[in-house]
This record gives sequence, structure tokens and C-alpha cells, in this order.
Amino acid sequence: MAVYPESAEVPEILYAGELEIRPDEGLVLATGQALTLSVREFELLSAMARRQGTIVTREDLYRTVWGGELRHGDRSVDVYVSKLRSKLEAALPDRRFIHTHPGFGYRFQPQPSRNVHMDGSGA
Amino acid sequence: MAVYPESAEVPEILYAGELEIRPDEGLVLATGQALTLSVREFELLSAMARRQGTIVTREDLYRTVWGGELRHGDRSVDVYVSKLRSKLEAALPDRRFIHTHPGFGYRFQPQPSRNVHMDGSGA
DNA sequence: CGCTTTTTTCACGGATAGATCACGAGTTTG
DNA sequence: CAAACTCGTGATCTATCCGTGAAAAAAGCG
Repeated sequence: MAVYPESAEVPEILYAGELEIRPDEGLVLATGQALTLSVREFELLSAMARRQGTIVTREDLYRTVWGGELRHGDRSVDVYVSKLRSKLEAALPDRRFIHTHPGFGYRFQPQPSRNVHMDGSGA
Repeated sequence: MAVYPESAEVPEILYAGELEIRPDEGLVLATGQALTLSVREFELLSAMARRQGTIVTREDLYRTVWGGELRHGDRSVDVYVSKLRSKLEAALPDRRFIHTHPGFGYRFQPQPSRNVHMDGSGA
């Protein structure tokens, strides 16, 4: 199948929590199960995952995923972040990936949003 | 290994105790964990951290973060120092960063928790 | 101490920024 | 050709930010 040029590119695979992203393949696995993402959703996820742990501005994301400059008032990034969150949460309810930093941008990082702490009150 | 072109600035990173501040990115890490600060909070923290160990006046901080002159009776700096302290303490309860010097201003410096001040109260 | 000055914190309202929904046009698929 | 899907926009709703005024607390001082 895939034959890599002399520069010997290794297939890129990104990991984040129980997520596995294969940018070359267009595939995302959540705990081994494949997610169905649209092209935009996938590109956005890949772009964020490549910069895990850092804050990325909307302008930056738009340039990377859409190409060209983000026009003032364009909400595309926000909307696709929302769609992405929705699908990620459906797949992995107990984990948050995309964090908003108001005034700065978004940060992608798997975080145990609120791990069920064991209180003694349980029946 | 990132190599920066001549024209590019080396990313500024400030350290203070278990705090890591990345002014260019808008990111603050406390023991590796990201804090969520507002723009003002972040700018104020950066401004103080750049002058670690020195006393900085309110006028000075206002000029740097807000721009323009601090008007008589304006308590913005105090209020944002308070907000900042609150978030820092939530993240790092055992460490004090912002110290008040009444009549002079504020000093930013990480101080060990085992701050057993030697007063003469002993028997 | 008791009083004055300085600092800290809270609560509020207007402003800004972000999240989400619904829709229409365009595409893809079968 | 029809059904299903994608994409981006506009509109609405929600969350967060920011600076102010005032009360509470702390510090300074005689």
C-alpha cells in the first residue's frame, strides 16, 4: 500500500487519552472504535491534536484548516469546535478534550473532566 | 529541536516556583496544569512575573497592563491582584506569590509554604 | 488601645465573547 | 433523480469579562 518517499516519512499517528488519530488515513479511534467525522471536523481535530497542550488562536486554526485569513465575524471555527465536542463527548462522555480560553483561543488536551470520586454515600 | 530563524523571537517563558508562564501563548501552567485566566489577569501576571522580586507600584502596573495613567481612586489593579491571588491559591494552596508592600506596591515572588515567621510570640 | 488610612473583597450591570441551533445551498452517493 | 450529508451563515441564547462602588478587613499611628 503506502510507499513512502525517500525522505522516509513515518505515518503520523497522534494520541490523546483514549483517542488515536491517523491524519494520513482520515481515521479516528476512540478506545479502538472508529468515529465518523466530516472532513472539516477531522482536519480541525488533527490540527488541534498536533498542538496538544498549547493554546491555539482561532486565526491560527482557520489558517491551518480552511486556509486564508479568518474574516472578522466568521464563526466557522466556533461552530466546528462545537460539532467536534459533540461527537467526542458522545464517544467519550467522561473526558474533555477541547478547552476554551476566553480571549485567547482553544487548547486541546485530554483531561479527566470530573472523575467519579468515591464517596461513601453510594448505595 | 526547534531552530528559530534570525528574524524570529525566541518564545518568552517565565518561571516562578511551580508556575510556568508563556506570554506569547497566553498560557499559564501550575505544576504542569493549565490555568484559565482572563486577558487582564494574564497580562497582570506576566507583568509582575517579568519583574520578580522587585516592588512594582500600582501606577507602574496600570501603565503596563492597561495603558495610560492610573486615575486617582481607580482600584482596578487591586481588584485584579485579588482575582489573580484567588486563582493562584486555588491551583497552588501552599505557595504565596503576590506580596503587598503597603504604601509602595506589590512584589511578585514565590514563597515557600513552610513560612514559619519568627515572631517573638514564643514563651 | 482608638482612630485614620490603606488594602481586600464582594456584588452588580453593562459589555463582550462564546456556544449552539436551524436553515439553505451545494455535494456526494447510490 | 432522490436521499443523505456537508458546510457555512445568521440568529439566539448563555457564559464570561471588566470596571465601579461600597463594605469589610488589615495595617499604620499617636
